[in-house]
Amino acid sequence: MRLANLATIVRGLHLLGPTTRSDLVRRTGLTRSAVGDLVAELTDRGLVHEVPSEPTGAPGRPSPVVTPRAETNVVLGVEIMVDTVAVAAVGLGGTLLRSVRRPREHGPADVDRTLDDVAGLTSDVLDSLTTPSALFGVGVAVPGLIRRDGATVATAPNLGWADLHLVAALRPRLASDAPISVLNEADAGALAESRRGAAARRGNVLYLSGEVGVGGGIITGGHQLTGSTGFAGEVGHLPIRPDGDECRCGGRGCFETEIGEAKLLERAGLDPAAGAGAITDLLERSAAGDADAVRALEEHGRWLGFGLSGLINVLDPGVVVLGGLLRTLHPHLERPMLDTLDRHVLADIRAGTTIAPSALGDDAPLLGAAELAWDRTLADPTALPTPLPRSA
Amino acid sequence: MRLANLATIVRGLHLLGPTTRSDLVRRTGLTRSAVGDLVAELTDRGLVHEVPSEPTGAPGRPSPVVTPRAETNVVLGVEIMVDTVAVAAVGLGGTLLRSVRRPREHGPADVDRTLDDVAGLTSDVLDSLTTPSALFGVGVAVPGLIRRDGATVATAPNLGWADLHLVAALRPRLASDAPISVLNEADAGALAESRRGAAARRGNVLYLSGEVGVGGGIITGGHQLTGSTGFAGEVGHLPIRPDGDECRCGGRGCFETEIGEAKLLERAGLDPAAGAGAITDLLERSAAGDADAVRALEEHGRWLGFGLSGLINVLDPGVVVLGGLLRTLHPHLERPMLDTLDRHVLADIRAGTTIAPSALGDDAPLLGAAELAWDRTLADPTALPTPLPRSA
DNA sequence: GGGGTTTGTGAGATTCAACGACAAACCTTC
DNA sequence: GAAGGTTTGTCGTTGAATCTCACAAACCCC
Repeated sequence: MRLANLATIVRGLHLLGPTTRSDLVRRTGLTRSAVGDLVAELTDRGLVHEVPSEPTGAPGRPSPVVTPRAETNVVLGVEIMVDTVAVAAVGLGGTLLRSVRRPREHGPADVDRTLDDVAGLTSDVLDSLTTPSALFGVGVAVPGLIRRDGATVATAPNLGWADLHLVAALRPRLASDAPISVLNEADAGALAESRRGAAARRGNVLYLSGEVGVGGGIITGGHQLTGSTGFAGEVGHLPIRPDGDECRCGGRGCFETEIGEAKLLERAGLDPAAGAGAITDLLERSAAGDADAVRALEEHGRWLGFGLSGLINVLDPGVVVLGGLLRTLHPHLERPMLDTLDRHVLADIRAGTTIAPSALGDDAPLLGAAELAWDRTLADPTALPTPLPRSA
Repeated sequence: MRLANLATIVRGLHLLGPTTRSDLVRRTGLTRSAVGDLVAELTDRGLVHEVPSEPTGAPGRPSPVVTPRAETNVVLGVEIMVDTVAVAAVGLGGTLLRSVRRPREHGPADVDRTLDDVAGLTSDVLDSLTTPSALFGVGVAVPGLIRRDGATVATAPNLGWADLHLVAALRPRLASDAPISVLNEADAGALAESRRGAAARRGNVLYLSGEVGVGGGIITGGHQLTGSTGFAGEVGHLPIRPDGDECRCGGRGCFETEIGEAKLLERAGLDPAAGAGAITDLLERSAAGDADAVRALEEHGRWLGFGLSGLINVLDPGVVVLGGLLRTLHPHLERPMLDTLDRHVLADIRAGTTIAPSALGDDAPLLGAAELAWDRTLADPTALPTPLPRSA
């Protein structure tokens, strides 16, 4: 009971920012005494502090603003991508304190080498924190299928990983007992965007991440949709074209084969394996009026709309956030995409749906990993943090 | 606090059946004293009674079996379909006490006439109950889009209804203050199957209802997926064939146009509008070895698998329950459907997914409506029932 | 019939939030 | 500038609800 009340207060502060004590009373429905008591405990624990409120002009005794202590209470977000590895320290309340991203070599990745890199980055990030802090958890976003345990990577095709207990592999390198949890990269993106990004405060969100493959993160009713085995959200393998290209999943005409980077390049008559640079080039040519480029983007947008239509009819997400490559492409795909949506999405559902590019950009999955790391504390603020590991 | 504990006990009894008091202690984590107190309150309220346990052969004092009182605590489930109207009385614990189904005329339905029929059936059902009972709620399943309020029908194309406040329209005819809630017919099917049918005790379920259209009910993480406006689950309008037939939704190549009743008849070279009788005929011909019939069912099964593949990759439902017409067709479609799933569903997800025909049959939506009606009491067992309305 | 085991019961302890009265801190007004 | 009004924090008390612990009850087996 007390625990639940502590949790709602901390959760509210983390998600909605500093709040006056009297607002907390209104928001929680508790009495002033109860809130006072709970805030006192949180202050003792060092999670929050109270600062005098700005003069507001309203009558009555001013209420102090309960503020999360971001600098001394941190989690780590880790993002392991095909091209880069990134680590961020995020304070309570969602403040990004520090973040580092480092490119790495392509192709099937050596697990040990990658995790050593991660460990190096975490030390860098933690060492650069000026205030002595407590570490509440670590979240790791990986482009692959993560089991429900939040610890094991079932498969990560783009990394060449399979059946890897990532938590067990990472723990010894972090020199910390902080809880580590793993999630899918698109799920992380969805989480971040739904808390602080383009879908802030929305309980139903579909996040589409167009990187090498196409991943999806789904939030319904305020909760991440994990599915029975933890693999839900594989929108990249929604079949939408019976006579389409073969997909690496073994199927044919998957969403991913139609709206992936390679297909866009192919549509423009370019080398499908040319990579991100060629995309930039393509966009410039389109802006310059190149007919092939314009037509390729037009067609790409229609296919994006076609696949999205089904997802929207099934999930009724309210907000669709386009991340990764799709965020870059968004302005160029928007018109044909929306036209197709108007045709295929049921009118009643279409009316309640907006499509927005990611607001957090390339850092969305990284910040989402950090948000996941916060979740344990938000559910139980009495869970103790671990002391900050310091190298040497 | 006490309320929450009462609720978990009642919910457990409703979903899992009669339970000994000592099992309740284990399940809830409360102490024997607390459980004793709570059970006493439920007994006072007439919701449960304790019966001596059967001699079990185990040592120790026998624990009485806490049993929900089905006969004296009831809800009504109502199902409004295109061809029929049905009403059922369901007791606490899920016991079906009485049910009536009555055919009605096809086509755009007169709202008043239909609701008068419903009222007539409810009186019949209630009057036939032998024990004086208390009514805890009414649930109504409708084939259409129901708003989040659980009261308004946004559109029900097959009934010709739009923007109808069904609760307001129904209340005066029921002569009762019992809370009325409305839900989509496929959502009702999913609810029923996930509680007592082919997906019992599963938290992730996709229910597919193939009637005139194709509807979907989705349960994820133990909760019904409603979506931001309440319209989620419209799997019938998942586009899967860019060059497919036009759909009445305005799109093209929707799941529904490929696996609906009409398309199956068309595939067999029959009149698409011939109706259910023609389907029976088709199945007989297929059993007799008619090549056209066999091929039509084969193709139909592949399309069912194609569309399902996407839904499974996105939702990872664990169990897919086929209801309505698809339940009848299931044995004939199974092989081509599964073959297609094996090709298009990611192996890791495929391994955790089973496809089953509805266990509750045509009554699934009806029983699901009753389950929805129970939900309020399961969440708050202190909510008072209304006296049973008796005609004359 | 006695010992062992499991369960229900009842009295006191404990934990927290609700309540009510009062003091503190701000505003407005005369 | 002092008085009155308003809102808020604090403190002691009350009350609800569960937990603890000891004991009695009801079964088994030997």
